[in-house]
Formats: sequence, structure tokens, C-alpha cells
Amino acid sequence: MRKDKPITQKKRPAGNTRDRLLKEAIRLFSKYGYHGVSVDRIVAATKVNKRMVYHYFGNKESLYRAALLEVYQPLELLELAIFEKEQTPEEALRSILIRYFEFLANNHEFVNLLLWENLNEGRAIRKHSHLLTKNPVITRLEEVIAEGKKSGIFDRSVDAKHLLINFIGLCFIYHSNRYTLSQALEIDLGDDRVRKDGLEQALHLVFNGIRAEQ
Amino acid sequence: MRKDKPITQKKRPAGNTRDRLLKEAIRLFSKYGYHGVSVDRIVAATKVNKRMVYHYFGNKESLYRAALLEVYQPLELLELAIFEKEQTPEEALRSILIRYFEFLANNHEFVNLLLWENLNEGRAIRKHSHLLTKNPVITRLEEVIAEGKKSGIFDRSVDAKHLLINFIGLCFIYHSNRYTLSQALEIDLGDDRVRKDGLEQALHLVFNGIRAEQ
Amino acid sequence: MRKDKPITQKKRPAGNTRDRLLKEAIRLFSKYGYHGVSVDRIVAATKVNKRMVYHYFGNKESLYRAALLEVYQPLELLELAIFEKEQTPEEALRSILIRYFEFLANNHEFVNLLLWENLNEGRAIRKHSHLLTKNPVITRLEEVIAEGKKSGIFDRSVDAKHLLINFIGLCFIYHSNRYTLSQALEIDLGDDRVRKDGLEQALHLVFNGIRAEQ
Amino acid sequence: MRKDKPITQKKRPAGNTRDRLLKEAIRLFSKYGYHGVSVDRIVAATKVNKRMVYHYFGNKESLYRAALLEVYQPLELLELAIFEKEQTPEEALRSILIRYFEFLANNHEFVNLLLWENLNEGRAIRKHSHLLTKNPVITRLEEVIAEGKKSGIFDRSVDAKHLLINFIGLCFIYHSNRYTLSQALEIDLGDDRVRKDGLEQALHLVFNGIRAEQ
DNA sequence: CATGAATGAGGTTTCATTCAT
DNA sequence: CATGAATGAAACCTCATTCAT
Repeated sequence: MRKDKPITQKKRPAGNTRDRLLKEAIRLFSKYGYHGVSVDRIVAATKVNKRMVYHYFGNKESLYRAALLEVYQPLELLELAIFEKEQTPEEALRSILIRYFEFLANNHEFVNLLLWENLNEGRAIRKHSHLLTKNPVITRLEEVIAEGKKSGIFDRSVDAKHLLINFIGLCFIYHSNRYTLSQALEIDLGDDRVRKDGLEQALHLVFNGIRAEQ
Repeated sequence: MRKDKPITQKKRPAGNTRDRLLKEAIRLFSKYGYHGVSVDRIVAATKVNKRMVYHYFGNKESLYRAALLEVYQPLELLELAIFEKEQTPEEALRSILIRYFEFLANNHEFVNLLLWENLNEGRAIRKHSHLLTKNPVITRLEEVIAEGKKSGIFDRSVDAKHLLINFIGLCFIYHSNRYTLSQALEIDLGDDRVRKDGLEQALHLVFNGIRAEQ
Repeated sequence: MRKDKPITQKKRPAGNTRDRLLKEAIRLFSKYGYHGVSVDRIVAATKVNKRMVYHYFGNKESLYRAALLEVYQPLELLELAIFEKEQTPEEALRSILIRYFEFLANNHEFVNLLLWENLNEGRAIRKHSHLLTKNPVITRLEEVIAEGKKSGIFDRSVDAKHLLINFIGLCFIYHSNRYTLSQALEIDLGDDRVRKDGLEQALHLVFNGIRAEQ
Repeated sequence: MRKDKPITQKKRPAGNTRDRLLKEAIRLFSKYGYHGVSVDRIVAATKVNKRMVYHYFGNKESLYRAALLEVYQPLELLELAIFEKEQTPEEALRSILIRYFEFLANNHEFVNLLLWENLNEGRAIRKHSHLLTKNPVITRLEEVIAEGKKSGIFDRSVDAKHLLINFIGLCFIYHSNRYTLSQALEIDLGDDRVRKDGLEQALHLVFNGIRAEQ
């Protein structure tokens, strides 16, 4: 009969409760959306007292916002990776598209929270515009494109912002329309093989378009 | 004792009540999602008795499904338009992308309901697979691509399904990520001008890629 | 085995629920004040479903306001009684003071709700100013006083509004400070005998003051 | 190892914390009543730790009682002032009424706490009957009245206890019914000018009644 | 076809209080 | 003396749905 365990147990795990709440909130909000999750459900999964949500976060909406902020963090790693210089412009663009594509595949919760948020017209994220604006990716992209144009390999009509929109569109579609497209096309857009092919096709499209080389 | 009168009476007001409920359901569900809308809110907006929802639709979920079905209707018009023959393969593809792009811009409720539905993992639409499969667009697309390959203008690597995914991705992004991208890029993705430019860029990308013509 | 009874029972007693809620609300709010009563307590006493409060009244505060309005009704009877003409001015004033005094003694719930309301700075009643303003009592009082002054029996310094304040003060004190004064003076201000004496003393004060007649 | 330092440290902040809690409790309880104030609100306003409430006062109700006791203190000053001899009985009564009237005007928190307490049927103050009984004012009043009667200036019917009730009624009404009367009479009972007039009228009423001198 | 009344479960949030250091 | 974490009960209110006519 050890008595040590109770002692350590009694010492409340300082801030651990907050983390567990936040983690569970991310999991559930990303899966079911803001209105699809009740505070009760979050606390039931974390086994903490309901009151703690209000202690740490104030209210449900603030918890939701905290979850949103949290999943945005890894995005910075993506952006860091983009800044590897010593690449040709073409390699740089390839790299951006690939990394973005794979980032979304590996950050399911980020993807979903972002999509919920957009359906809610960005109500929650609007208050944290620093997360979105001054996005350094666009700056890097502009550099790369300028360089590519100068060396004559990129078409002069290419616009950085619209290219980024297109990049993101080619990636997000695997998530935003995953289930309806999977049914429509009778292929599983969540499948690794399909995604691998999809990325290749997207890359080909971006660089060559669909026209046969003359 | 003839019962004719009820029949004529029945037709108009009944259809009317049902229609009003359905229309309001579409409006609200597309804006706030399934969990974001209460039955009370729908009946409050339509000023019909709450019981009627259950009379006509059974329950909330069936009403939601009915709404989903309803917004899917116009899609057929899109598909019809696609079948204008007498086009070169290139013209046909241009036409598909343009029509799709514009269809989404003009069918806001369809777009949103589809996005909500995907976030909910297609739970509701799964039961109506006829809406999705047997999609004639893909058949048409395959024809067009085959023709284009035969005449040597399309690259042999082009795959119909993936191309459609890419098309839809280039279109949907303006809606699925509208608010976050608008903030990030400091341009309004809901703006007509921006969309017009976007469509042009997408078309250019699809046919030529970003590489400069040699 | 009669089957009639169930039928009449099943017909829900149309508005009865509302009345029972209102009655209980008056009883409890007057006894414990707005914050001292929970909606649960009101419905527990009336045995109706909690939801009904919101069905009939919207929210707790509106129920409170409805209670306030309800207890104000009998005041009109008081005012009507005041308008018996065929009295000397002195008789008229006596009558006003007596009726007011007795009205308060018999309308415990009115008294308390009014006192709670004043402690809450009239927040709820402010929205129903028609209950308070254009009070016809003051008009009648002004007539009576004018008449009394003309016939030389009332002092010229008497002011209608301040006299009414004083009248009401002489009456309300038996309720507003009932418990603390009862302890301080070691007499029960709720006792009938004490009140009877009190009314007499108040009447004497009003007409003669405390000075001995010369 | 001297332990002096803690002592000096202890004294100030400790007393300070308790005082701040008590002061804030008085402010809030007088404004919103016992049930209208939460412990959280008191500690939020004082920026002390919530636990301190229980450390210093035991529980919410004891804190409320402490607040009640505290606001009763200044009443002693009133009573002291009353004992200035060297006055005619009339002057003494004038003085009592005036002092009481002004005391209430200047001790808003006392007034309100007393009114809340009466609405709560004196539940809290009952346990501190020493505050109320042995009230020396009534003793003094009886002396004065006896003297006045002996010298023939006061009417023999005057009763000390009822006169005190009447005095207090004439004063309290400006607070107990302030908001409803202000609306009803369209004069602000909180206004200095109105109160000044009111006091004069009350004094006149007390000594002369409303009858014209013959 | 239509309606207002009614329901019980569950929604978010706040309550007074205690724990453990 | 002081503190942040934690608690269970209860606060007000809304949910989808059914009743009874």
C-alpha cells in the first residue's frame, strides 16, 4: 500500500487543467463546430469541473477563440520552412505548394477550425488579425515571382496574391469538399494515394497547365 | 356532402406554408449551420405554427435534408449548359470552369450548405447519393479530355477526376476561405472585381501554367 | 365510469397557468424581492413547467414587471373612493389619510413590491410611468386644499405635493421600517391595536400638530 | 532571528484588506441588497483574494451583518447631538426632527441597508438587538414631551413612541419611496431644494398641523 | 390545415464555499 | 497573511418535440 501516489495526485497539476480543456476543445470544436459542442461535453471528456472553463477562459466563446489561436501556432513552422533560400524560383514555388498541401493533411484540426470559422464569417478570428495579416508568405512569394519573371521563366501575367489563392484552393479542396467529392467521384479524397496523385497533378497544372508542350 | 372545397383550399396555403418554411430553412441553415439554427427561429421568421414543421417535414433533421436537396436543384442547370457541343475541347474546358465559378458566386446558399455538410462529414447528404454520383459532368469532362489528347492539344498526363478536383478547388476557395484570406491578403474575396481577376488568373493557370511561353 | 371528466381535464385550462404563475410570482417577489426568488421556486410552487414562464412572460424580469403591474391595479379603487364629494375639506383629507393607511395595511404585496422597486431605483416601474404620473389623487388633493384655504380653515402655507408626501410617509413607515422600529420601540408595528393608535395620532398630528390649543 | 518585521507588515495590509472588503460590502449591499451582490463582485472590486472574505468574516451573511453594524455607528453621533440640554422642549423637538432628516440625507448607505433589512423582516439585525433597543432617543423624547406637557405647550394626547414613528415616517419617505413618488409628483425627491422645502413643511405640520391659526 | 399550450432534457453561466500550499 | 485552483449546486434560459383541440 503506497501512500506516495495520493500526495502527488493531490498537488493539482498547475495549469494542466487549462491545457486539457484547451486540447479537448480543439478536438471537439474542430470536429463539430462551435454550436455542435457543449461545454458539458468538453468537461465530461476532460473530467474537470465545469466551473474551470469559466475560471480559465471566461466563457465558451473565449475558449473557442483560444482553441483557434492554438491551432494557428504550427503555421509559423510552415512559414519558416518556406524561407530556405538557395533555391531556384521554380523549386521555391514547388516547395511552397508541397509544404502547404502536406501541412493541411497533417493539421486536420487547423483545417477544420479554419473552415468553421469562415462559415461563421470570420467572427472570432477577426479580433486576432495579427494571425492573418502581414503574412510573410506573401512577401516571400512576391520575391520569388519577381525573380522568376526577371530570369524569364515565369509569365509576366502571374500575380502573387492570386497565385497564392490558387495554391491554397488546390490544397484546401481536399478538405473543404472532401466528402461530397469523394462520393461524386467515387474516390476517397482522404486516401494517401489519392492525395499523392492529387499533389502531383496540381504541381503539373501549376507549372505547365494542361496544354501539351509544343 | 362534397369534400371538394378542402382540396382547393389545401393546395395553395399548404404549399405556401411548406415553401416558406423550406425557404427560410435554406436561408438560415446556410448562414448558421444545422446546430446554429433552432426550429423556433425558423418558425418565428416564417410566422407559421411550429407544429407545421413536424407536419410537413417530420423533424428538424429532415427539414435540413430537404433544404439540402432543394439547393442542389440548380446544379442541373449548370450541367445542362456544359453539354453544349460544337465547341473545341479547350472552349469546353474554359466553359466548365467559368460556369462553375459563376455558379458558386450566384448560389451562395448552395455553397455554404455544401461546406457545412462536408464539415459534418457528409452525414446528411450520404443518404441522397443520387445527388452526387452519376454526376454527368465528369463523363462530359472525360470525353472532352480524351478528344483534346487525341488532337494533341492536351498533355497526356491530364486526369479527368483530378482536373475536376482542381477546377472546383480553384473556385471554392473564394468561398471556403473567403474571410481569412481576405484579411490575410488585404483584398476582399467577395468583391466582383477581385473575383473577375481571379477567374482570369485561374483560367490562365489551367491552360498555360505559370511558365513563360518559350 | 364517466368519460366526460378526462375530456374537460385534457382541455388545458386556457390561461390558468399564466395566472397561477403570476399569482405565485407576486407572492414570492413581494416577500423576497427580485433577486431573492428563483424561477425554479416559482414554478415549483405552481407545479407548471419552467418553460411556461418564458412562454408567457419572456423572461424573469418581465414576469417581475407583470407582477408589479398586477398589484398596482387595486390602487385605482383607492383613488375612486377618494372622489366622494359632499364632504367638507377636512373630512376629505381625513378620508384620504385613512384610506391610504388602510389600503397599505390590506395590500401587503403592493407595499413590499413598491419598496423593493424603490430600492432598485425604480428600474422596472420606470417603463410603466403611466401607473404613476397623472395621479388623480394629487389633483383631488389640490382641489380640497384650495377649498379649505378659501374657507379659512387650512393654513395658507400648506402645499399639496408635500402634504401628500407627508401623508404617505406617515403611512408607509409602518411597513418600510416595521421590523427595526418594532424592536427599537418594543411595540409591534404590525399589530392592529398599534396601527389603530398610530392612525389616530397621525390624524391628530396632521390637523392640530402637537401644540396644545390655546 | 527576530520576527518583528512580520508584525509591522501584518498590521497594515491585514487591517487594510478587511477594511476594504467591509467598505465595498457596504457600498454594494446598500445598493443591490444581499441577494443582489455576489461575493465574487465584492472581491473583484477590492482586488483581494476571495479566500479573505472567509478568513475575516466567515461567510457572506456574516459579512453582510458586519456591514450592517458598521453603518449603524454614526447613529450614535446623532443621538449624542440630541442631548444638548439648554433647549426649550419645542427647540428640542425641532432639533430632533431636523437632525434625523439630515442624518438620513447624508447616510445613504445606512438608509438603504435598513430598508433592505426591513424587507427581509429584520432577519440579520435581530441578532444585534443592542443596536436597536435601549435606544436613548426615545428616553430623551419622553423627557422632552413630559416637560412640554407640564409647561402646557404640548397637547396631552401626544405619545412619545408614536411621535417618533411619525417623525421617522416624515423623514424616511424621501428615501423609501423616492423613485415612485418622484415620478408620480414630477418632482425629484432627491433634490436638495425639494428636501429643504419638505423639511420645512414637515416641521410646520408637526407643530401646527394644517389648520389655520384662529 | 392549423394552433397555442405544454414538456423534460439540456444549454451557458454564476453561486457560495473549500482545498492545498 | 495570502493565493489560485477547484467544486457541486443552482441560476436563467433554450432546445426539439408532442399534446389536445
